[in-house]
This record gives sequence, structure tokens and C-alpha cells, in this order.
Amino acid sequence: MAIAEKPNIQGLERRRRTGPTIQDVARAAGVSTATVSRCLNEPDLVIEATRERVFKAVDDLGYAPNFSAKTLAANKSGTIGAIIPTMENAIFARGLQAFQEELGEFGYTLLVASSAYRQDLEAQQIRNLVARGVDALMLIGYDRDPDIYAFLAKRGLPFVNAWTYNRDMDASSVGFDNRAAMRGLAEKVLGFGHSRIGVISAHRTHNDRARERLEGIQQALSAAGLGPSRLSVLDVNYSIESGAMAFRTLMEHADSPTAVMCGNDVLAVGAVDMARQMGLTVPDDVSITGFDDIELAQISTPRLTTVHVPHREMGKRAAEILIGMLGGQHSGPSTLLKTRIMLRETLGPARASA
Amino acid sequence: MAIAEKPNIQGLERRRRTGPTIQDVARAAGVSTATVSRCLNEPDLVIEATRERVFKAVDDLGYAPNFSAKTLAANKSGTIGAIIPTMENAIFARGLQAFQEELGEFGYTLLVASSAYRQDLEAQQIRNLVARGVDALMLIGYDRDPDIYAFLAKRGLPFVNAWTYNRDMDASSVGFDNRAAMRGLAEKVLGFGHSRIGVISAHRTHNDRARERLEGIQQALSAAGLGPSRLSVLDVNYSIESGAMAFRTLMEHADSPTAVMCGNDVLAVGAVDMARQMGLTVPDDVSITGFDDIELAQISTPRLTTVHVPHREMGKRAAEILIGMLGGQHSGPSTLLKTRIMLRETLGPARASA
DNA sequence: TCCCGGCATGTAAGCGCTTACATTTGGATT
DNA sequence: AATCCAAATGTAAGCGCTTACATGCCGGGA
Repeated sequence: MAIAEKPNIQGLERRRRTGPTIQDVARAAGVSTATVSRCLNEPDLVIEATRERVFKAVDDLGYAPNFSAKTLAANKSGTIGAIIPTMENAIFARGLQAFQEELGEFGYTLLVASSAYRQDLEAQQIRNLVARGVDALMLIGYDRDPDIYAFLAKRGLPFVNAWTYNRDMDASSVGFDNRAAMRGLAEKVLGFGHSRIGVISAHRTHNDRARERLEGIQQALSAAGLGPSRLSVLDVNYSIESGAMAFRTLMEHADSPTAVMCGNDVLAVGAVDMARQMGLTVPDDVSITGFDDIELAQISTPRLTTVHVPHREMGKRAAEILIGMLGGQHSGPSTLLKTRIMLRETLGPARASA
Repeated sequence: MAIAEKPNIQGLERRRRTGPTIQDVARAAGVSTATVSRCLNEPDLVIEATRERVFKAVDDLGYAPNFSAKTLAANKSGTIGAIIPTMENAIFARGLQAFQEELGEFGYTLLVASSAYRQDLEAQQIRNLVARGVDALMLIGYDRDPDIYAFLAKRGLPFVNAWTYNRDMDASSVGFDNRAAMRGLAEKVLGFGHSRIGVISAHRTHNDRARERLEGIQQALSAAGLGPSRLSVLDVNYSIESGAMAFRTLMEHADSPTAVMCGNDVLAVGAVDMARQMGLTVPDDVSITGFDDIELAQISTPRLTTVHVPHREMGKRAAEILIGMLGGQHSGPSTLLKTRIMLRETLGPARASA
């Protein structure tokens, strides 16, 4: 959420009163506006006595600097933007939290917008945040219109692609190898004797993570000598409900899978729920896996077998990279984080073939 | 998330390049900046031919207006702020989504910040958003420092208190009666024969909603002729984990409750999970209830008995109220929304007394 | 005593926009 | 043809801040 649509202000009612300005403070303290500004931003440059007078005036008047004016004049905002695909699910919450905490350490502020998994909206939000003067940007994944990258480059705006790892781009990324991680999980699944696999994936257009995760599964299958016919893939929206519906579709098919691998935990939880509604026991009748290891995975009944992603570390690293770039470093190298397979209760041996 | 800490920009590196300005566009199109501005904001005032030239220049240059400059000059931002206690849980997600959608209809943009359930941080975020030029504010609950209300009043800044209903304040609120809703649920619980009730509540200092919900339970008990000794209350942080811990504490007590009422669904899900870990069957051994009816409640095993809150409608109404106030109306009356008790699986008859 | 340098502060020029007001233009009206 | 009015556009004054540069001040070294 945060920040939406075009910033078309036309026709909106005008605010009347504004608070005291730096002028008012300067007058009250008997100094120039420059001194007030210095007190606020570089107190060391001002002698103690003056500083006290100024701060007193600030307090008395309840002065708070106008952010727009400040950003406009200084050509920097102390704000860093992040655009995530959704706020509806907790996937990004933990990582973002860590990101924010780290930024805070360096005096930066975070602004979050969501793109609803739509590339056009993401582009719009990027422009929106840039227009708002963010000093840098954290984006999710790397799959976006070249125009956007060109735009960012032209403005010299530092950014980092998170939740992904890509050594081939010149943009720095911080994340994990979605393909390898999912392949690892798929190998475990195959190790349990499953050979008909259903996949519930998030939509893959404009979503490198979803795409790579599926590729990981495909690789594992083909390495095990299983043909693509063993795989049924369903692309769905990102919600518990969608996971449930897709699971039903998969299971009602004549040649139903013995294991259903989901692109993320939210879908998997929906699948687990539907299994129960259908009277299927997990994992005896069917195995289900997720991806992300969010809180949901652990309170699901039975507990979800999934891939653990180091969200907090990813957020922290993203912040470090950006701050480094703001400090003048060229786009640092990409950072690869490790994932871990969490074998819990929803994955078990394949049921005997029908 | 979004927006954090003090906006202390001092010492941060300066951005270099900026995009084309309105001047550049004016020059390219052979018109004045005023005309460009009009094209962008009030196209009807500009004759077709000119408009086309201007838009062509805009496209060619990739011009995007500088938001800070715009806000500064126009003294309005087309942005509305919301400060919610947390983004970690989905409690506010749905309502906020509806809020945003409605705002979008009117050309407004949403900015979200989180207060981490801390009154001081909330105050800071309010000032922060105001400094950023938001035209109005949505806040959660009504319980905050009078200074904040004074500040808002002095700036003439429209705001609405959501997720709560309070006819006594002169601020407008949109929400439901937390006390009555929880009292209704408590009556159901008592109706099932429970007489030793545990309560897992969010911290109640600076949280009117948590406080009122507990009061609702107390009222129901006393109306049923049960003394306060029948109630054990635990205040905890807002997380699944905390709910689980609190539940254990409650149940390990000698005189353990037969029903545990939780201040929200997240805590309740934690409690349900812990019950299972402790080998207790819900609701046979112990009943558990939640509040909010978020998605989690329905996929919990067993499904959570809880209070349904009309989140989407609340968000929508909040937007309408704010837009009305921006249109000049004085703070409208408060809006009371209805809640509904969702009797699902976690509430059952009290177990026979030990 | 004079001069220099560094510190504390002031001056004022913008930052990129909006908008009140002034000016121009081209009919329509007489 | 002269007049008037509305529509289209231009002019320029800010909005509230930062910051390069100028100024004034004071103490110490020559």
C-alpha cells in the first residue's frame, strides 16, 4: 500500500493554515534563517548560546521544517523508497522491517509503495517515488521494463534488486537463487518417491522469482529422468483462496499428483486447507510444500515443509548496499544469501499408485 | 512500515542529477512555464494545438514534475496519510486497501507509516507526515496525547479516527463499538457454560481498542453475576508467538480457564497452536476465541470463533469522511459500523469441572 | 601595532513549481 | 470599422528551505 495512482492534484481543495516557518523562528530568536537552518542540520557550526536561543524559539513556536521545501532546496530527501508487490501478505514484512531498521541507523527514512504485482503500476510507483525525491530505491526481483532501468540510470538513482540474485545484470542484487532453492526442495520431494507433481505457481509473467522457482522444479525432474508430462502447473493469483482453488483443480484431475509444490507459503496454506475440506490427509494422501517460511508455515496444520528465506538479513544487506552507493560507491557486487529447506510435516512418502 | 525516525538529513550524500524541469519543457514546446503547468493540471484551459506540443515535449524529455516543488508551491499535496500500529499482521491490510481504493477515485494518494504500537512514535510519524505535506490523516483509535490533537487543530488538518467509535470526542471517528462487540462474544462464551475465563489482551496502555474489548468481557461477566476473580488477564505483544506463550501460562495455572478469549485473531491463532502442542483439544478441553476475522481465522485448525469486523467498509467510509472534510465540511459525525459474531469451531461447551 | 586566519553569522540566490494578474488575440456585436 | 469580451497565454512573485559567499569579529604571531 502507500502511494497510489497518478499525483493529479488538480481540483483538490487547498489547505489553508500552515505552521510557523523558518522565518518565524529566525525572527523570534533574533538570528538569520541561515543560522536556524544550521542549528537544525549542523548544530556544531553554531555557538552554544545562539543554539539555545534558536531551540527555544523552535519549541515555543512548535516549528517543524517543511519537508518539501527542504527536499527542494537541498536536492536530497533522506528518504529511501521500496516498492513491493503486495502488502496483503506477510512475505515482505520481515525483510522490510529489517531494511527500515538498518536505514534508521543511518538517519534515512523509508517510504513504501506496492505494485499489486503489476509491472505498469510498479513503473508508475517508481516514478512517483522518484518525483517525491527519494534518494535511492529498493525493488523486488529484476524483471522489469528496460525503460525503467534507463530512467533510473539517467537520474543516477541508486537502487538494488532484492529477493533475487542475478550476476548477469549490472544492477546490484541481494537475495537468493530461487531456482536452486526450489530445485533442492524438488529433489527432496522426488526422494520421497513422488513422480507426479502438481505445481501451484504465482503468475510468471514479469515475475522472475516465480519463473525461476518453476524452472528449479523442472530441472530436478529432468535430472531424475522424468519427463515434463509428470508436471501439472497452474498459475494463480497470490492468495490463500487461489491456492485452495488450484489445489482442488489439480486433485480433481484424473491423474492427480501425489505431491503439490506451491510457489509460496500462502498458496500452500490454501492448498492444505482445501485438502482438509476434500477429506484428504496430508501427507498421507498428498504431500504439499511451500516457499518462504513465513510464520504461517509453522502454524499450519500440519506444519508446512518449505524453504526458509533469510528475510531479515536480506533487508539489512539491501540497506547496507544502498547506503554504500549513496556514499559514492559504484553499484556493489551482488550478494548471494543461502536458503534452507525446512522439512516439516506436509511432505511424506508418495502414496501407493492408484 | 514506511517513513521512520527523525528526518535528519544532515551529512547524507547529495544526489547529483535531476531530470528535466518544467523550464526545459516550456523551452522545448516554445511556451511559458505557466502554460506547461496548466497543460498538466488543467488541460481545459489550454488550446488543443498548444497542448499537443507541450505533451510532445513532455514525452520527448521524459519529464516528470518534481513533487516537492509542486507541493511547496501549491500548498497541497494530493496525499493523505495513514498511521497504523503495525504492518506485520494483516489486521489493517484490508481496511487500508479499501481506504486507498476510495482515495484513488478522488485523485488522492495514500502514504502509510507505522507506529509499532508506540504512542511516541505515532506522534513522530504524524509530524513527519504533516511535514511531508499530507492534506489529511487517518489514525487508528482515539487514545493519544492531547498535544497531538492540539497540533492537528492548529494546522487545521482534517483527520479521522478509525477502528473505533467515540461519540464523546469532537473528532470524527469511523468504526465499531469494541466494548459491545466483545461483550456480545463473551455472552456467547458464558452461554456455553464457561465460568473461568482467561483473557489474552494486547497491551492496554495507549490502546483504547484493547481496553474496551476487555471491558466488554468484564461487563458480560458481571452481568452474569460472576465476580472478577473468574477472569485472568494477560497483556502481551502482538504476535502469534506471544499468544502461544500467554496461553501456556494461563493453562499451567492451577485453576486453569475453560475458555480463553483473545484480543485479536493473531493471538488466538497462537493460542490454538499452543493448545495443540500441549496436547489439548480445542474446543473439547478448552475454548478459544479471537477478534477481527482476518483470513487467518478461517484457515486455523480448528476454525476460529471470532468477531467479524467490516474492514473494507470502514476503510471506504474513512476515505469518504476525509474527502468530505477536504471539501470544506466540518468534521462530520462519527460513523458506527456493525460487527458480527462468527461462531465457528473453537468455541464449545465448557468441560466438566475438574 | 598590524595583519592574518578561523570562527560565527548574515546575505541572498536559487531549488522547480503554481497562480494572480497582465497582456495579447480573435471573434462577435454594434 | 470600431468596440468589447472572453479565451489563451505570458510575466513574475512567491512557496520555505539550503548553502555559497560575504562579512565581521577576535586572538595570536610578527
